[in-house]
Amino acid sequence: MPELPEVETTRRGIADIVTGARIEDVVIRNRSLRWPVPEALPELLRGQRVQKLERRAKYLLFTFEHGTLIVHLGMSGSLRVVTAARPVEKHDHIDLLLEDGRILRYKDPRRFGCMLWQPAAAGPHKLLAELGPEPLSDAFDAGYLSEQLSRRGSAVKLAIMDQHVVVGVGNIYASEALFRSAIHPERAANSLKKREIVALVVAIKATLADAIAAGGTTLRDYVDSTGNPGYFLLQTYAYGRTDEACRQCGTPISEIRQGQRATFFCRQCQK
DNA sequence: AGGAAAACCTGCGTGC
DNA sequence: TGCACGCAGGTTTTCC
Repeated sequence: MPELPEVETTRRGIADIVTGARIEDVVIRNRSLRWPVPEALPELLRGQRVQKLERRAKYLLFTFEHGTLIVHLGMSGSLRVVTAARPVEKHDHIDLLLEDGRILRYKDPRRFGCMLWQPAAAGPHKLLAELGPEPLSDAFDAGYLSEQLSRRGSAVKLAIMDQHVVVGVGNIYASEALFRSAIHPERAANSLKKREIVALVVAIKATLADAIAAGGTTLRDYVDSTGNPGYFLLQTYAYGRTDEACRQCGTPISEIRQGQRATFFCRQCQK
């Protein structure tokens, strides 16, 4: 389920329960995610307390005294707090058993996600080392994006989805942010005018912030189980609306393919 | 070195 | 009903 807003929604949904909690045990039913889940995870985490739960890009970082548990939800992953009575379902690959009897349960049908361990002594993980700035941080501004885009001839949609440029902009929000800033997704990144880049930065921040706010309205569901919150509540302007009327001008929304991913836009509003 | 495509998986909807 | 096909919110790896 994840783009950045979904990951942040997950983090907020479980943070209060997980932070400060002691891990009683870890149950691994299937190790084969994106990379193998460390076999030693139960021994590594048993008896240890989660000091804090943070998000970097689309990664969730569980900090322990002796290292960090790095979790990515891939395309189809979810992380929920459930009671011990809840039956294990298909694709429930990993359980973190908490001291209060509840369980932090990782489900991922497609297994594109990962759960890795990075010892504190080893420094930051390689996966996190080369990521671009957080889109909602001050570091992501027009000056920075201008510099990044100027060196790229690829389509602007591909550029803003590149995690070296800025993290957390996935396929849905890339189309949405380009719609909001009235920029055609196939424009060469280095062809954008300064005012367009300013608009794009504002649009990316607003789109993600709105999505997080929308996700927040259903956060409770994570705790009590049931349902996949947030995501589907979002009203999109472009994404998934092929041939439907543009909400601004009525022109049918176009669908094209860029880098083997679907792109949606209004050929009238976006130039 | 930059950019495009393949690769990793399962599930679901569509069309024959 | 069954089956083949294409597509899905990601990102690393491989191949020009």
